[in-house]
Amino acid sequence: MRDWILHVDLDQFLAAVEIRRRPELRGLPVVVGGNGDPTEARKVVATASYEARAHGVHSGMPLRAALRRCPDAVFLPSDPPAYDAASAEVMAALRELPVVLEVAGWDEAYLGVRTDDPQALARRVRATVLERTGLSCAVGIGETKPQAKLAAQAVKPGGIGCLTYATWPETMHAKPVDALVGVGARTAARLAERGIRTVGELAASDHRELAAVFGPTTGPWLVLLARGGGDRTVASEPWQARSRSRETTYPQDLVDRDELAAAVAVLAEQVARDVAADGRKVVRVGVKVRSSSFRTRTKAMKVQPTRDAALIRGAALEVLGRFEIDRPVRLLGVRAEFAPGNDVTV
DNA sequence: TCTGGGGTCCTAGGACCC
DNA sequence: TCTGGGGTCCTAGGACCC
Repeated sequence: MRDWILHVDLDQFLAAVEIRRRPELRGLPVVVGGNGDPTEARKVVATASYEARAHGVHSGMPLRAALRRCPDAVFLPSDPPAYDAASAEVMAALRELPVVLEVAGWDEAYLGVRTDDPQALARRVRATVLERTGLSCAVGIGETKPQAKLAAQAVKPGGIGCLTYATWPETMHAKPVDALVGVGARTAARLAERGIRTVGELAASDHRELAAVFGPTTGPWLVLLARGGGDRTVASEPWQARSRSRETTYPQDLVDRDELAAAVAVLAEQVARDVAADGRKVVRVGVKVRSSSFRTRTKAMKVQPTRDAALIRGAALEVLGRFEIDRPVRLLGVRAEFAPGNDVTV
């Protein structure tokens, strides 16, 4: 018997949930995002079905662009409560299996398992999720979380893949560094400046040199990641959020100070409601301002632990007052941070 | 096509104290 | 009269993920 990590990755999750409740959509290009109106400005695609992706539609793309690329697509509004519920169904199905479950998002989970036959267990995971929820997923098998996640990604949609320390070099070394989860475009560019372009080159790098460039934690972590290492703990304890936030990109830029203050007050009230629902106390309140030029600034202040809506709103307005606003504002955000540790009260 | 929303974690610099 | 360092707290920004 050996320990393995399985990564469960639901296929086109939001679109799949919509198709499940409206089976007549099966086989059609479906695009989920915004209010479901593809002509709406400043809204983007949350998820596209595979049929829509075939037309070049992908997450993060403006809805208007998606409409241009795929005029025949069915555009649906995003429905977070429905995705919460569907996700809970999937996680409940997974909990029935002999696994330790760590929820990693609406459409992702890690399973800690001890077995001689991880392939058989992976097949059982797929079958159970499909049978209980009607939803399809890919399953990746690995010795670390990054291995399991990459294994799942490689076989989407719907497959079962395996990646281990033994198969890592042949599978990963020739790939570009941004194939690693945690290495994005910026880090890839900084690595390229140093002649490091592939996972194999990063794996062979000196962690001390990278520490000097990327910092004492990030530098060595990048090398570890390139060697197939990484987190291998699967925690079943419920996740304690570090923060709650609300932000809005407005259909038209805001310019007037009173208008900005009113908008921040609305966001702060929403955050306060979320915080109250969590039963937690806030120790820091922050505000985000994105100008029409897309420059984004944040400011925050420490507060005495509170869950009082008026105090949270007051703090947000005080922080807003510290911004020099010299351009129209396209986005405002309010964020509340919780005290570290378990401060949950009734 | 001008570029969403909700998160996490890390880094760096200044203040302040010993 | 000038000069150290270390440690911690606070803040702003950035990178990344789904």
